[in-house]
Formats: sequence, structure tokens, C-alpha cells
Amino acid sequence: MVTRGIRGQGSRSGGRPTLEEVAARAGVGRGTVSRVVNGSPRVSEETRAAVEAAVDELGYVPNRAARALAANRTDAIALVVPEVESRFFAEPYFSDIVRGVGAALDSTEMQLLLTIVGNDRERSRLARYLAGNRVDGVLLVSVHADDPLPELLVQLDIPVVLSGRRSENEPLAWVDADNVAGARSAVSHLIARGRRTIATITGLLDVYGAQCRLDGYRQALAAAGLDADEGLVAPADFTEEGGRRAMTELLERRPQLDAVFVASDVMAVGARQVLRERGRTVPDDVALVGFDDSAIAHRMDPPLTSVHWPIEEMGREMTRVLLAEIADRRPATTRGTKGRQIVLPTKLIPRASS
Amino acid sequence: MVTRGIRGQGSRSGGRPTLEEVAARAGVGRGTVSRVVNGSPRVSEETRAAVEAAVDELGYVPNRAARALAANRTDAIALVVPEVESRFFAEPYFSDIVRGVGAALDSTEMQLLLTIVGNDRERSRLARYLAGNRVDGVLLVSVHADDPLPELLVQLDIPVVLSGRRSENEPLAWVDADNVAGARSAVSHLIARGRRTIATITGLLDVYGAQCRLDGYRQALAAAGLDADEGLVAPADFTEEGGRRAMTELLERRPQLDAVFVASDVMAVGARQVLRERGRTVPDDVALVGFDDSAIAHRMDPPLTSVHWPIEEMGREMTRVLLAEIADRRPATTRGTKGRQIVLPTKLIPRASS
DNA sequence: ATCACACATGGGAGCGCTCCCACAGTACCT
DNA sequence: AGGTACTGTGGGAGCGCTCCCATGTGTGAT
Repeated sequence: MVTRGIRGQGSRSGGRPTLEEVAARAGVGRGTVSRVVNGSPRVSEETRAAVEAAVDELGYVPNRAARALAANRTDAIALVVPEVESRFFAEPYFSDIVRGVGAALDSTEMQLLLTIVGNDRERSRLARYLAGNRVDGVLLVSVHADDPLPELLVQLDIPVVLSGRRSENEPLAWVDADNVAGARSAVSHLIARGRRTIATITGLLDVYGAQCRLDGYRQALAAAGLDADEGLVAPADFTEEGGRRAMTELLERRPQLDAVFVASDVMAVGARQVLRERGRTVPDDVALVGFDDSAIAHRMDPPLTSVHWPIEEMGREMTRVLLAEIADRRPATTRGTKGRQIVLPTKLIPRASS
Repeated sequence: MVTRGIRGQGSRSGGRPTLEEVAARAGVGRGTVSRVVNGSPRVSEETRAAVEAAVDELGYVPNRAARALAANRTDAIALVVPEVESRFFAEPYFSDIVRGVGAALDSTEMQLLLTIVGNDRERSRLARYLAGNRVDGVLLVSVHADDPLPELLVQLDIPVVLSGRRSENEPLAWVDADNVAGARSAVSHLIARGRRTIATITGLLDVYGAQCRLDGYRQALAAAGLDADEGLVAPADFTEEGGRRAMTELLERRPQLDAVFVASDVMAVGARQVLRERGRTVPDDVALVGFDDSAIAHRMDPPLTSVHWPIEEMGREMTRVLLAEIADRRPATTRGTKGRQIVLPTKLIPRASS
């Protein structure tokens, strides 16, 4: 290996000042400077002032590597996105999450590491990275049910917060939207508008959130005393094409339907196309409600009623929970669920489609 | 300050193994393990095998903080984007750059830190971060001429590579597209198609790249022996609205023009609108060529001829140059420009607009 | 056989911090 | 007067590595 000739590069002469140098300048001990820099209250006012002056004069900035080594913390958290890059940039979801996380971190000294894990090579690199003690905690967004990352993090005993649960009894910390209530409000809204034969197009049902949205649909029907008709439930996969197929199926099976609750806006786009092709008008013949309140919802013709969920706030909450987990560090098994598992409210945004 | 109770968390019992433990297990010294882990050739085959076995058995992963402290390097580089988040996610440019950087880093142990600096608060946080010795080098994209970041990095003696120059004699390392040749090829193409009164809409002329594109325009005219007519040059600002204004101006000043070279696709969209409003057909009345070959170029009606530049490759090259700078660490002033300043070729993509 | 020189190896020193123990000083009780 | 308690402070130990020097051990030339 090539000798890097780095040693000494940043030392004594002209390099970054060290704690010791600040201490010498301020005429105090190393420990005292450390206390001042870290905001410990156990320092007298005069001493603090003297140290702060020395810090300013020398332009002292703590060496993070040294701090990380000595304190066994890094003051950095990772936002891990197990998706290919293109999706990361394409979906507004991630942009909102990043904004929320950034906002929550703004008042902190924590640094955010954005890690996009698109393939297995990158995944194993991340695993090595995490094992190398490089972050204090991990925010895991868009995690699939079979992803090994959460398990890995548990093994490494690194605090983690998920966006969304993987199942009803998710043991890890998470922040999730209230999908059940969101779906319920959508379907109740359709009922309130006089619809009686309400179908639903679901997402991939092994995704927990999709299951919740279906549950909400059923609850709303039950609450209104409407019969549950399994012929009105068409499973799909969150894609536009899936929405097309499911809508086609529904029209064949239950031509008399007068409303559809679609579990994502993207699928609603597909459903809308099929309705137009079959000559059904929206909302007169068939009312349509989507989920996600994404940008396409506005742009549809007619604009799509949709269930909004606060993505940016999810980012903020996830960060808050993670910072708490980090501060409260103790064996993961002794932590309860309180305050570590958070449901955020959803909100129906009525538009012309219903 | 609250006692964190962290110390010991990752030590002896059950925690991450250390070099020393691997050494004990393999029956060798600490130095030898370090050599094996870092791929030094000065280790015998048997010893290497024994150490590697011990590493595997214990699941040893080097502690990066310790390594960073001891070796004064971090094995991480930052990609700094001085833009608001929304632009970062909106512009395909950044996604391509990130892809290129990721590709170049794929075979490395280097970690990428994505840092979006949207406001001054974040900028000063970044400054503190960089001063804290946290990265070995910085990739600076989309840097504005008056941004203080490059200077800061020079002062901190942190290797940096820019995407694009700030001026003709950019002293820092950079990777840039050949804007002059790109513009020249666009205008030569128009000349070859028989156009004789060729106007241009420029970008913000205090951006060096915009200046280059204007130079290329002039060179192509001169090479063809066409007169330079300053009335055919309309300065704009890279926005769609700017393109509209400039096109309007040009049509008033030189109604006889038969072609326009527009220094960005976005401005070309604006120009196209004005031409349509004035009843000028494209390409019959006026031929149009853009720059950037962005997604909108395909979608225009007619599809826009545009100058392509290899953004992903820029990301790759920037990374390559930065890694070389880091490996070759020595006083910045003694480094020449060779291999540190790279021009990548552009390519004209002819479409129906010309 | 002797010297010279390579190569492989062990381990000390030290990177710049945090943590914590020890100690001095002061204050307030008994 | 001594005891206890607390506060502010200095500095040792140690985090887990890398770098390098010293030491061994083997090889070939003399």
C-alpha cells in the first residue's frame, strides 16, 4: 500500500488546534475545556469565559473522530432508503421525508447521512459500514417485509426507527400514518354522499399498510350497516396497471357499483382510465377516492379526492423518536413501546371526483 | 450533562471485536493484523490465512472512528449541493451526478455523504462539520460564483473537486463539459442545414459555462465566415420566462432570423412558445437548437435538437479526480493542473426542430 | 564462515478526545 | 475544633486503531 504521508499533516504547526492547546492558552486543564465545549454546568463563569475566548481565538473545532472513539458515539444518524436511486429521486415521498428529518435535526449537532441502497452489493457495504460503529442510529424508510436490514440493526444493537410497521406487532420503534382511519374516512365520505355499492382496490396485501386500508374500508361499511360483499374487493399492487386490471375486474363482477375507494392515487389513475373507456363518468356514475394525496391527485380530471398523510411530519417524528432512543440507550428488550411507536393522523381532502 | 452510560456498551463482553482480540486469536501481533486488514503485501501467506480466519470467526470489522483518528483520514467524502432541497430532488441533473459518483465509489471503501445546503444555517453547520475533520474530500456541485464554500475548503486544506469552473482560470480541481465545442457543434449544424441568420439566447453571463456557450456560438459563425451581428445575441437567465423575453426581443430586432441556438432546453421551451404565438413554424421558418439534452427536449413539439453532456460521467470523473487528490495529498499549491482539470465531450443530438 | 540486506513480525507511541477519580477549596453543620 | 458535603478543577487512563522502530530470521554474496 502506498504510504500516504498523512501523519503530521494536521498537527502542531498550522494544523487544527487540539483541546490541549486550547487548555494551555486558557490556562486551565484539558478536562475543563472539554466541560466547557460540551456545555457541562460544572464550570465557573470566569473559567468558562476564559475558555470560550481561547476557543474563539484559536478557532478550535473538536475532532469528531477522537470524540467518537472516546465517547463511543458519532453524532451522526443514517437515513437508509432501500430503493434504487431512480425511485428515490422520482418519488416526492422521499423528498418530504428528507425535509422533515432535516428540520428535526436543524437544532442538533447530529449529522445526517443519506444512504440509498439499490442492490445487494450496496446493501452489504452498508452492513459493513454500520458494523463499523459509524452512526448512532438509523432511520429506515420504505422497508419491505422481507428486508434483512432491521434484523441486522437489532443484532448490532443500533437504535432504529421505521417508517411504517411491517406487521401488527412490530417490535421496533416506528412512525406510521393512521391508514385504518384514513380509509374509514374515505369510505364514510362516499357513504355520506349517498353511495351504497362501494368497491375497493387494495394495495399489495402483504404490505401491512395495504391491509390496514382494507380494514378501514370494511369498518366504514360495517359502521354504516352496509353488507360486506367480497366481490367488491379487488386486490392490486400499487401500480397504475394493477389499478386498471382491478377496475376492469370490478366492473365485470359488480357492474352496478357506484363508488370505488382506491388504496393509492397511482392505482386510481389506472382505474380512472378504465372508467373512461367504459363510458362511466366520474363522479356522476362512479365516485372515486384515492389515498396519498400525491401530486397526480390534483392533476387528474376531475381532481381526485384523496386521503392525505403527513409525510414531512413523519420524518420529523421519526427523528425525534430516534434521538430519544439514542439518548435513552439501554438494552433494546427492556424498552417498552410507549412513545416509540407513533401513529399520525390522516385527513381526507375532498375534490371533484366524489 | 447526563451520563450516557455508553462506555463499555460495546466492549469486552459480546461487543464488537477489536484488532487486539483478532491478534490474540490468530496468535500474532496487533501490527500484523492491521497489515492484513489493510492489504499490505508484507505479510507471509500462512500468517495472512490465519489472520483472515480469525477475522471471519470473530466477525471483525475495523472501528472507523479509531482508524480515522490514528490515520487522520476518514474514508468518507461529501457531495455538497448548495441548493434548496426541492431543486435537488426536482432536477434530474443531481440524480445523474449521484449515480455517477456512486458508480465510481462502488469499488472503494469510501463512503458518500450527501449534504444539501439550502440556507445559511445549514451552510455554517456544514462549515463546522468540515472543520471537524470528518471527510477526506468534497465534491462541490452547482457552485455559484460567489459561494464562500470553495475558499473555506482551501483554507481547511480539504481536497475539493468542482463540477464546472467558476472562471477561465479556476485554480481548484474541476470537471466540466466542453461547452464551447458543444455550442460550436450546434451552430455549425444549423449552418450546415443552410441557415444563415442565426441568433442565440444566452444563459446568465456571469456563469462561466454560459459565457463558453456564447463563445462557441461566435466561433462557429466566424469559422463559417458569417458576420457577427450583436443584434442576434439576446442575454437571458436560464429560465423559461427569460427565454420568452429574449425570443420576443430577437424577433423585434431581427425579424429575418432563420435559426436560434438557445443555451438551455428550459429557455428553448420559452422561445418555442413565442415562436408559436408569432406564427413562426419550427423548423421551417426558424430552426431551434437547445443545450442540456434534458427530458423536456424529447417531449417538445417538434422534439428539440439539443447538445448532450455526460452528467453521470461527470460524477464519475469528479470522484476519480477527488480520490486521486486524496491519495496524492500534499500542499495544494504545489499541485499542477494536470489531470485535475478535465473537460468532457459534448454531443449534438439532432431532432426534428432543426 | 562472515557480512549485508532483505523480509516478516511484535509492540510502543500516539492520534484527540471523554470519563472519572482525586484533590483542593469553600460552606455549613455539629 | 472537627466533620460532612458540595463544587470546581486537573490530569491519568483508555477508546481502537496506524505508524514505525526494533528485533528476529532467512537468503545470497563475499
